[in-house]
Amino acid sequence: MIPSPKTENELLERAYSLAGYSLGELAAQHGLHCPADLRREKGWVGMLLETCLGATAGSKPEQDFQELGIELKSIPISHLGKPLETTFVCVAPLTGVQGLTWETSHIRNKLSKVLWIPVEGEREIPVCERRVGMPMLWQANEEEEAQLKADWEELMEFIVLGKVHEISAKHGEYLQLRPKAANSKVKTEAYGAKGQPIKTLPRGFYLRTQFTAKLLARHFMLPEEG
DNA sequence: ACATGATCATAA
DNA sequence: TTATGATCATGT
Repeated sequence: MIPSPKTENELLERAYSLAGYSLGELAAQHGLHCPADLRREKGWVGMLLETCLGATAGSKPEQDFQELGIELKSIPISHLGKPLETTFVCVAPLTGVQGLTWETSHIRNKLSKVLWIPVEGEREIPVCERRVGMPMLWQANEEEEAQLKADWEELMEFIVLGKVHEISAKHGEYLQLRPKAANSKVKTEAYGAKGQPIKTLPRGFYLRTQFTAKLLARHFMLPEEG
């Protein structure tokens, strides 16, 4: 077991040391089996990187490195360095949202500082051969913070008004709300339009690929279109 | 081609 | 049941 990093620099150095290795090599270093595909182990890459970096595995609703105030996220990228998938951030609160603000929200805490680790994600590359890229420690700049806050407020308004059923993934420019459950039959508590308790599909906040693409471009000086 | 809605594994 | 880790796979 890798001990948890005590400082930000220790975490960063460890993260940088992973760049260039394949997932198969990293898995072998930790005695882990590399799956042929991710259909039945969608979180495998993320879990592997947690192991490599000494994150305390678990399902606590906290940042991965709480003492450092840093959240770890793997991000699958194309050969051009663009994100191939949206990024799940956290489950959306559907009850007890009175008085909740962006500043005090769970999602903002998670996104306050993120260590992004790009990983080759093209499906034609066998999982074991996919390589880890250079990590990026990110904090939202003013513009990004404002964009996320605006989207969050738009989405939360549906929840507060009991209009969860009117939300679709099409809302929100950079942050979207989508199902987050084992399957579409799962139900959780929420509010109806008249304030009455209802049961609905659990939702999660996701960062659109357009947003994460901008982050990567800003950091790695990749060309942006438009 | 790509985003949306659906889904998979696991721990507490 | 809720949280964590996400990607799959179909419809548009």
